[in-house]
Amino acid sequence: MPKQNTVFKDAYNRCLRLLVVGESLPSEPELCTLLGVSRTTVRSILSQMVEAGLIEWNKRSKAVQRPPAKTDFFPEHETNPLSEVIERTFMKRILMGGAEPGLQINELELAREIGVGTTSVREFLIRFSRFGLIEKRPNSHWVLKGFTRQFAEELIDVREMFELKSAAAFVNLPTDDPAWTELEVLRRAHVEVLADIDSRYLEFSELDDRLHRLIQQASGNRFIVDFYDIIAIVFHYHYQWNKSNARERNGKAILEHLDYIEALKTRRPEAVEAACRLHLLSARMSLMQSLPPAALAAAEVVQ
Amino acid sequence: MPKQNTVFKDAYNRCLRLLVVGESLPSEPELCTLLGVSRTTVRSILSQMVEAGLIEWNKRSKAVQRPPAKTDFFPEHETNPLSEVIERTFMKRILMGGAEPGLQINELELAREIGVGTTSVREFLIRFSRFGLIEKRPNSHWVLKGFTRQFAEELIDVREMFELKSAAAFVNLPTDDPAWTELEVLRRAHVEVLADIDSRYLEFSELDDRLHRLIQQASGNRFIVDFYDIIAIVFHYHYQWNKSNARERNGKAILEHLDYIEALKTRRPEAVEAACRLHLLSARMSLMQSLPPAALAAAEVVQ
DNA sequence: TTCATGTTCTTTGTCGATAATGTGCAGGCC
DNA sequence: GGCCTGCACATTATCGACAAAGAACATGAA
Repeated sequence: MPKQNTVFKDAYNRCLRLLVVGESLPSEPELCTLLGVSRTTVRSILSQMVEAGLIEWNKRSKAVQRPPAKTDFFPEHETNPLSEVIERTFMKRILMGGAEPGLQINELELAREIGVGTTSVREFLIRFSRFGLIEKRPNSHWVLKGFTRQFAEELIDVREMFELKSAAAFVNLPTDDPAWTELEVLRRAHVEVLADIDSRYLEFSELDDRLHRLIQQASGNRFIVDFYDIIAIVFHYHYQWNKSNARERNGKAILEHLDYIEALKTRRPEAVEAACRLHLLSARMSLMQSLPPAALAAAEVVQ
Repeated sequence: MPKQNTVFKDAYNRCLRLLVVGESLPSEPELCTLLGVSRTTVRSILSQMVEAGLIEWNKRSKAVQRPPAKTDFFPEHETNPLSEVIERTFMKRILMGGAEPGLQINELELAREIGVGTTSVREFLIRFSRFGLIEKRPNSHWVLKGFTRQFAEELIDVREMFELKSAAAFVNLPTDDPAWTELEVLRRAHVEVLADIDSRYLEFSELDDRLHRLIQQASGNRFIVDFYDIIAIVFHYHYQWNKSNARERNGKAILEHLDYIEALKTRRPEAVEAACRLHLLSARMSLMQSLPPAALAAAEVVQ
């Protein structure tokens, strides 16, 4: 099978939600922007909908015949791009189960295990290698460097450098920069989640991602912005399988974020730096605490 | 053609230089370490040498029959790994000839132009994307962001952050760390090249690379060390096609390096920071001066 | 004129196949 | 016992093929 038609299936599912009986679907180009796909894909969707009896399609008219049933939707797992499937499987393996540093990773085995071709796995590994967790031995296997305390420390050290720089740049943004509006939007979102923290603490991850990305962007430096991808993916997967103390941890972090945001709004560099350092230190602590203790890490160094 | 046999050809050429008439080649495992390839490849080389009448091979004895002639060597271009060929062609195109930001890059066209399969090009682009010069539009083409002044500035900003951090870490290395020995070796190499600067100024690139890598390594941070790859590749290709003022530029830089090295040897943080800043500033200047003027860069922003 | 559709063509993402290269094991020489 | 060779096997690097997705252009309706 050459290409998965996940783009088609996902867009089809989203298009189903646009159906309103009695009305007509918008024009093809309009559907393109709405669904974020090309016209070719839109037309495939329309054809498929005709076959399913969902619409009647004649040139400009695309009259909706019946509301979509549950069975009209493609199962969700069929809509995930292959690259994401591979990423998830892989991350699960190395951040969860026994993945010790020095482990050899072989493309063929991984491919067989996930049930995809070697090319896809290979390309994933190349893309993933920029995160510093694996390394290639040319003409041979990949080596896992491991998500160790050492790794976490190196990651966080750079993060701190970059975030401090970005935060300092943030206060110098012109007053009419959209970032200020977005910052206020984010502040409110924080307040809302905080008000109902017991049931909504899991939403913190998303707020965290948005706030930090907004700040990194102020640096105007692509390397700083791109580096945040590494942090994001590591934190994302790590905490996804490591939910101990999540409620307290997130509650505390939201308060820190609010302080941080307030500090940014004062535009006083010292206040910003203080709030930033405080929050970063606490993020460092909670990541380090959730990792296996140093004794193990020491043993790893030997290999 | 599945795999190029560049590994074989390159190792064969290098092995030819080991031939001494009347003697026997060392054991297979020994040749492996000598040539840096597997035993399978070594055995292919030996077989080929037998066919060429260069040696007689019987179990442990590999008696050399005649010295290698020029015609025994594979032409050099056949020994370049495919990935390097692609890299060179690509860099030539984007750092030299009219490669404006926003340019669409398509895999198929590149592949045809270089005369390789799309997979190889694709993998190269994925690897290369970490340098921040190109960006992928999924299911569609790549976009060239361009080697602009903006790019150079972002690159150098991060470089300065990292180098200052690394240099600071360097002075704290234990006295018996091998880096100190290597630093001395490098110092002497600098002095030697300087003594004959008029004819050897081109050797500066290599010294530069070695010195800065040595320093970055002191940071003990893989992200800092890895980042140097970006700097190295950009400087490497850029100055390779931009040799104006190379003699003066390099002469000046060598003097700065020597100051920098001396400062490191004093282990005085302030001295190191001063020398480091001085050198980085001058590196920044010369890179920026060799780029097209800001007027052009401004026009690029519009697109 | 402007925008939507019909049609055709190009390019991407993924696979399987295959030579090059690497790796492991059994037996043999010192 | 320790290293070397012979041999069989596993994995990687690369290609070509092909369906999915995108892009270009001519034609036609408002």
